[in-house]
Amino acid sequence: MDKKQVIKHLETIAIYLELKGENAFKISAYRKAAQALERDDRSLGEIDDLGSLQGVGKGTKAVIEEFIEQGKTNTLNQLTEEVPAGLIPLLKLQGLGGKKLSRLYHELGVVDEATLREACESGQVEVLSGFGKKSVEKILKAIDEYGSRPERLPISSVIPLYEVIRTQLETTEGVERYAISGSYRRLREDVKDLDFIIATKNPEQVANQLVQLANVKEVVSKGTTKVTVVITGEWDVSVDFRLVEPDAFVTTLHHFTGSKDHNVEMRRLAKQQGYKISEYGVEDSETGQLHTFESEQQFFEFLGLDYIPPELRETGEEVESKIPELVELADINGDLHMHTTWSDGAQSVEEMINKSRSYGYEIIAITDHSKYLQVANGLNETRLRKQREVIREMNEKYEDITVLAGVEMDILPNGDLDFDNQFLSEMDFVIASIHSHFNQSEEEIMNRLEQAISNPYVDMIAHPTGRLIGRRKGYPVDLNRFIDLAVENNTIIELNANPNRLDLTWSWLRAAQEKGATIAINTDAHNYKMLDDMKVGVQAARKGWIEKDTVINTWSAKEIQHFLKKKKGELSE
DNA sequence: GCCGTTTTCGGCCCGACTGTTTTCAGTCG
Repeated sequence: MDKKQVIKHLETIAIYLELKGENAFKISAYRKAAQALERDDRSLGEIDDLGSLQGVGKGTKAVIEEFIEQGKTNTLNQLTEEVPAGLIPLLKLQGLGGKKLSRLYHELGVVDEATLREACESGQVEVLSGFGKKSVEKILKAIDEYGSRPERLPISSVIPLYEVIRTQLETTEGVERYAISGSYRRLREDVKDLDFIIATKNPEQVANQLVQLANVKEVVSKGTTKVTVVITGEWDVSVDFRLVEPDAFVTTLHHFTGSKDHNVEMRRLAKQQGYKISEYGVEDSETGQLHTFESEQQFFEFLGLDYIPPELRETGEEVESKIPELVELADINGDLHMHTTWSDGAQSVEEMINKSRSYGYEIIAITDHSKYLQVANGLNETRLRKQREVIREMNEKYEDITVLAGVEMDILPNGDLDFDNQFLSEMDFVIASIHSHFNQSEEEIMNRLEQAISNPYVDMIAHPTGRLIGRRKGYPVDLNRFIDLAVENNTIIELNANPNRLDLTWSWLRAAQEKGATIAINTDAHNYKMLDDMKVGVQAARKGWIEKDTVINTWSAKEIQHFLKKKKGELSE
């Protein structure tokens, strides 16, 4: 029994209560209890008294204990008898919340999508008080649209759209300031829509231009405070623009950056201090005076807080936590994973070096695929030795950058490595990674990873879980054990900066840092453009509360080489 | 159901929008 299961159980109870039409505060009490567990660093076993957690009281404590003991609870059992399970997915339909759904169930016997559609089409819904013709239209439209697009889109699929809109906003007349907000700004791995905040003194002028942005398929709403459009591309993406007075820009940006939990915490804290936060500013509850700000820094400072970077604004725990000095893009001094035309990359060794120099990097590793990966034109020992010659020449030619002769070596299905130790000892930098047999058991996968991690010539494990956000789950890894092994063996853990991967993910990065792991943020670039993914990678690291010193590619070339030598045991302590 | 530097009752984050009403509930972010 782990904490995640308990949290899920409590949240399920909340959903059922919602549908049953229970008191809203009772519902949120279950959600708060779940959150309290999530926010606590300790595992279930380490928490002596559940009741001591803020948000867990007599009732929820009993439920949690029952669940731990029995694996089920009377509370939920009873609820599932009272509320049809088919209602739950209907909560996802736009415009339908717990209360309306509950009425549809109790008064019309709606229990699932089919009965809901039937009730709408037969005219039963529109005569219900509180519903009308428009509600029915909206519900039917929501049913039709549901599932035509994934509920949330992987961040990688909306980054290009963001860039396109950003460019257009630069030249939109009447825009004084603008910024992206929402889960995109917090760098969630997937997002539902894009939210832009625009400061303007002339909202009508701006709104008129917004509805004419490139590829607008539908104008959902157009007012002087908000414009919503659907833009077509790979997917249809809903884009909100909030038009605000310049004075309110910062508090509106904060408000719509969220997360919801973060905002709740901020407001609770402000209230304690005698203030009321809204998107328009911070209001003194007594005098009614409204404070506005030039920057988010000032806003947080006003409430006596350190600046909280958007990436950290998730659970609300960040509000009263000490905020560490997070790694920044400017700290990055190198990139230790990239490919060239020798395997499946688009650019030559020298081209990748030159591009890396333009980023001001002091050190990079050229790491083409190894021979096992034939589809990627993987290199055998002979070709790697040849490539090493080229790299040696490059190191002579360019004095401002150190180029490590590396390899991204496959970990074979049986746990063997693609090269023997004798050969590996010739390499400057050895990455090991899994590219095959993703469907093995956790035991088999862990055996493969362990063989690699514990090999003294393996410096780093790349994209540890192999996942592709929204597309592929990855192979089963016991990440706690993986991190422990990496720490024990001084093996670097990669944060793969490719926005399709972001692997290891932020929550586990945080755990890795706490256990003392060394992390590298690498682009795994297969062409020029992908070297730019470092930006996203750094943001993902920040989301995992990662500090500069944890990240090996913020170190100097000398320090990195020292680390690598020490790992191979060439240097004594 | 939870909680207390307005403490055992009475509140629990805030505001816009929509669609339904004729002053407001529900939903959403």
